[in-house]
Parts: sequence; C-alpha cells; structure tokens
Amino acid sequence: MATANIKEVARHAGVSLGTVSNVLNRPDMVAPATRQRVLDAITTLGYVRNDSARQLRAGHSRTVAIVVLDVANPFFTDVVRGAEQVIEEAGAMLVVCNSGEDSARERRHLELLEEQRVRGVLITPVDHGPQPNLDKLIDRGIPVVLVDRGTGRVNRCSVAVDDVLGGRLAMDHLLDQGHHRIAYLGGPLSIAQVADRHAGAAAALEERGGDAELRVAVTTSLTVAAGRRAAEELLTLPARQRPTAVFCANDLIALGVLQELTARGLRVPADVAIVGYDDIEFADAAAVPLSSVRQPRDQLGRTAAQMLLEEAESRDTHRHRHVVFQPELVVRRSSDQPRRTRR
Amino acid sequence: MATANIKEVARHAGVSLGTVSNVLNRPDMVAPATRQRVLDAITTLGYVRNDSARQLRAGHSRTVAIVVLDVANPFFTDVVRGAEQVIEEAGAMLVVCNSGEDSARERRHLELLEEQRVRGVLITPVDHGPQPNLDKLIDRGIPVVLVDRGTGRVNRCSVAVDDVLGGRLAMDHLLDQGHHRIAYLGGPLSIAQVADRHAGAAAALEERGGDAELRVAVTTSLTVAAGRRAAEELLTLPARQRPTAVFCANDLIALGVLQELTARGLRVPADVAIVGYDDIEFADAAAVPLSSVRQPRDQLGRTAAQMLLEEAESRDTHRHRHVVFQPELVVRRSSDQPRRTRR
DNA sequence: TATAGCGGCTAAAACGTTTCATCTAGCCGA
DNA sequence: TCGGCTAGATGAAACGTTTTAGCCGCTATA
Repeated sequence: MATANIKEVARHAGVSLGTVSNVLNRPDMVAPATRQRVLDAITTLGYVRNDSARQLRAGHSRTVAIVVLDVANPFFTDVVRGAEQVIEEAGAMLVVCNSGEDSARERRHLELLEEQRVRGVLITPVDHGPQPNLDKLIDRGIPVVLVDRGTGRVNRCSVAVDDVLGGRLAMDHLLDQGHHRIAYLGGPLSIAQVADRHAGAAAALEERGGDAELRVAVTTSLTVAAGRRAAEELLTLPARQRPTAVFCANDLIALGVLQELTARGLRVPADVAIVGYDDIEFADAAAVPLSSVRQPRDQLGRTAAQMLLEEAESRDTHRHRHVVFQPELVVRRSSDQPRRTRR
Repeated sequence: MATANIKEVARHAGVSLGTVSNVLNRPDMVAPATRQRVLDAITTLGYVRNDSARQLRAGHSRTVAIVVLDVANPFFTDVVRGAEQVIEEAGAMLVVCNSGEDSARERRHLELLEEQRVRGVLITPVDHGPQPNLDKLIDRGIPVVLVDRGTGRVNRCSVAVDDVLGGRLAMDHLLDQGHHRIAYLGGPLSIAQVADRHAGAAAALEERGGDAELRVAVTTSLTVAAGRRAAEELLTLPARQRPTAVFCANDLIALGVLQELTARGLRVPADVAIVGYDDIEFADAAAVPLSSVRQPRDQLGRTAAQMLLEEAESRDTHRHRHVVFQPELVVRRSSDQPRRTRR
C-alpha cells in the first residue's frame, strides 16, 4: 500500500492542499471544525509526513550528526547520551556515526552528511592537523563543533576537558597525602591526553617545591596488560626507591597496576596508592575501589549540542566559543590513606 | 553561499540537466568528453548532491536505522559495529538510535524514522508483548529485523543467540571438571536471558544424571555489587556444603564474586571455580582471567543487517528467517582446574 | 537507397512538501 | 448601501532530483 500523501488527505477532507499543510504546521490558523476534519482524514488514511519533501522545501534537515572515534568507547557513549538529550528536546534527531579512527571512513561520513544537508555536526576528528573536510562543511554553512579536540580554531566552536588540570588534581591529592616518591604511568606520549595529564602532574609538583620526585614510565598502550607490565617494572626497584604512589594516565592501566601489585602481595593503598583517570564504571567496582579523575562527559555532549543548535538558529549573530570543562577528582579507597611522613 | 544545484552544473557544462544526472548515476552512458566537462563543472562549482531531492524522487532513503536499548552497553555497541560494516559496504548509512529502554522514546524514534522513509529498521524492542509500532512499519513496507528478542514472529526476520545452549555449555564444562556442588547466580529471573541461561544449566545437569546439585541464588541485579553480595551469602555456608563452582548470569556478577572470594582468602579456581557470561572486555583482564560464555555479537549485527538489506532488495520474494546463533565457551584460568573427585 | 538500430543527448513530468499571493464571505462602521 | 477589514481557505510556484519518452545523426544491413 503506497503511503497516502497530503493531496489525498486534502481530497478526503474536502479541503485544499494548503489547508492540510496548515493543520500540520500552524494548527491555530485553521478553523476548529476544518481542522478536525483534516485530522480525521489523516488518521483514517494513516498519513505520515514525508520528511524528504519537507527537507527539500526547507533546504536543510532536522537531524544533527555526531561523528565519534569509536562507538564502543565509554567516553563517547556518554558524550552521545548527553548530546542526544539536548537534541531530542529540541525536536531534532541525533544520528551517530562511527569513524573508527579511520580518516577515510570519516571523510565518507562527512560527505554523506553533507549530501543530507544535516543541521550540524559534532565531531572528534581523526586527524589533528588541518581539516579541509570540516572547513568545507563550514563553508557550506553547516555548523561544526569540535569535541575534545584542538580547541582554539577560529571558525568553529569547541568543547574539551582540561587534562592538564586533571593531572594537577591527581598530583596535588597525592602530595597532600604525604607521598614523596610518585610515578606517572601512561603512553604513548604522542596522545595529547597522555602528555597533558603528565604536564599537569609535573607542574603541580614543580609548584609545590619540596623534595618529592616524579618518575615517568611510558607504556606502549593504555590497557590493563600494559598496566601490569608497568607495575612489574616498578617492583624490580629496591623497596626504598619504589614509588609509594602511582598516577595512571587512564583507569585501565590503573586496574592493571592494582592487580599486579596485589598479586605480588603489596597492599593498596597501604604500600602503594593508586589514582587513575576517566572514572570508568569499573573504577568503583574494582577489588580496591579506584580513585580517579572524572571528566564531565555527558555535559561535554550536552554543551556541544547546545552550542551547535544555537549556531544553527542564528548563524549571523553567532560568535564561536571554546568551552573547557574542569575535571574532578573522585577519591576512593585506592589512595585514601595519608602517609606517615617518614624520612 | 547557496549550494549549487544540478541545473547550474548543466548550464556551466553546456549540457542538459538529464545528462548531469546520467554522469552521476550511470557514468558510462555518457560520452567521455561530455562526462569530463560535467565532472569539471561539478568540481569548480563545488556541487554536492541533494539527498532530500534524491530520496523524494526515489520514494525511500538509503539509510538503515538500528534502535538499541542502550548505546553504552557493550553488547549493543558490538552489534552496531557489525551491522555498520555490512551497511556501509552496501553503500548505505547506518543511523544509531537509542531508546534507553523507554518505550515512549522508542515510539518517537520509530515515528521519525517512518517519516524519513528509512530503508529498514534493526531493533531490540523495549517491550516484549505485541508491537503495534513495528507492525505499522511493516505494513508501510519498511522491513524490520528483531535483534536478540522474540524470535518466531511471523511477519519479520530475527536474530538471536541461544541462551539455553550457553547455560548448557557452562554447566557441561563445570561437570567435566569434576564439580558436584554448583551454584547459579543471577537475577531477576524476569529477564529472559537470566531465565534461559539457568534453564540450560539445569537441563544439562538433569541430562548428565549423577548426584551433582545446582543451587540457585537469585540476585536483584546484574552488577558487580550484586555478585559480591551473592558471594558473601555463599560464604556463610559451612565449607562442606559450599559450592565448588559458580556459574554467573553475566560477567559483572562473576567479577564481583571473584573479588569477594579472593578478598576472603579463597583461591580461584582451586577453592571455587567461576564461569561468567558475555565475555566482556574485562573478563580477560580480571585478576584471575575469567572463563565466560561468548556471544557472537558483531556477527549478530552483521547477519541482521544482511537479512534487512536482502528483504529491502526483494520484498516480494523474501521469506522471513529466524537465525539463532550459538554461543561459545571461552575457558580461562578461573575455571581451568580439574577437581579431584573426593567424596 | 531505404530502413532499422544505436549511441548520445534533451525536454518534461513527477516525487510531496511549504509558502505566498489571492480570493471569498461575512461583518462593521460610515 | 458601500467600502474596508478580517478570518479562513485556495491554487500555484518552488525546492532539486531521477526517469522516461523521444529526438537527432550516424552506421550497418538488406
């Protein structure tokens, strides 16, 4: 059964085509009796609006896209949930595209989205350099908001979380607890987040002066296994040189460290304190609940979506903004034990 | 700058409008020289196809939707990745919608998707009962494939994984290892998966005869915390009645059990063996790597997508199918130790 | 030499909306 | 009685494609 169109509805209700459209879009412009007749016709015919035609007329669609690096990554899933909320409240629709860290796929997605004349694009781009694809979108008048990447570009909005501050928070906490020998575990340093978190930690240490030292162990990846290996390394040190606290670039590494240390008979936090990063769901559920730096992920998504909608509404008066959120340290058992200052 | 349309391209290239369309859609129908002229015009004008117009003409879009219960759930993210792969290979686009287990949102999504005349819908419906929304879609000629839900409806395809078999596999394994006192932990039983996995385990036990016994402990949720509580309960039993193996309805529970047992000084698997379900990423990374029943999640997505595309291609000749996949037991350390039969 | 066939192209119709300029009928005030 | 006004409804144009019927000029065939 071919779907009924607006013309059939009009005929069925004995009105003109324009009237049906008015019922749909500006219901109070049409007399109640007529309106009811039209609505009846709509239900009896099972009429459903044709969005293509609507979009064609309008010149743009009512969907917003978000292009993420990995749909399965909890960071992005939370961002998506936040964005979704805002977009849906605005009566629009959010479509999620997955670039899978593949710039060819990213480009393909952007092309399709452009063909669809989407209202705007939230994106964490695969590449860090110049982004001709995104510039093209913007030239076409499609607003783009960068998520967690390269704040500061002049022709688009962005949202991000301050990783340097995150590093600071973790380090300040460990220093407050009285630790003097501290390690930073994470890598590769080519990942901006890893480098920033380290920079923050180092800066905090610097500022506090004192005699505390920060040992850096670069891992090859941000996985549980890498964390275990790093912990093994630490254990080769003589006890008196061994760090009494480790700050990990993410929670997976931290969990690996936790596992390896307890397996080798060390107590957390009594012998070694641990602070992770990301506050993933498992941080709280670990054998020893893990202290971690939490990023306001869904707020990231919400804000990005709001900025996008705002730009889409008022392109001319819009001024691009770059919002940086502050992370927050969640202290749990893994680092919650002040260290007797013995020296 | 308003986007150029096909007519401008035609004028610019000195050909008719239809020729441009042919260059776009059936390039080899047009003489090489002309084709090149058109292509040049396209690039110099920065022409981008307008998908709305295309869809309007075609009567349907080239996008397929997947509606999941939770974008952040690893099960669904893997299904999405599988589906994505197939859909993209077919030159279409997959949009991910999140119902968040809220049937109102689900309905809203389906309405929008219907307005968009999507090519088809993959969905794990929120409600188990009759599904008038889906029936409506199908009446309209939009193919629907059920994912991991209510196989056997006659007017749509479905894919699922055999949870009963999964329960069997786990139980057979534990019996093979020589266990006689076994516990099943999970709940609430109102969740079909939880009930099915138990049913499978019970059936396996039944068939094997023997004197082994299965103790069932119903938990209130499928979380790490629930697993810990369940383990605590088990520990109140006198050692001689305590199960020597537990099969958990999912990995979160299993991880909770593992944590609690080791915290209380029991060894896994020597004192108690554990088998989980789902084979989440953390199963392999746990303190004691966790045996688990793995579901072919991305294959679920791939197959569902294939069935959908097939149905969309040939609606008339299409026969609905219900594919049930078999799960697979991944044995790791947590259950990898035959038990000396001492009785 | 007439004709059929064919490659290459054109012109026009159609898809289903929204919008906008008009039209009509009814009412009020002059 | 007439002109002006308004609420309500109309009809046509426009959005940008794809598709289809048909045209033109050429070559191969009878």
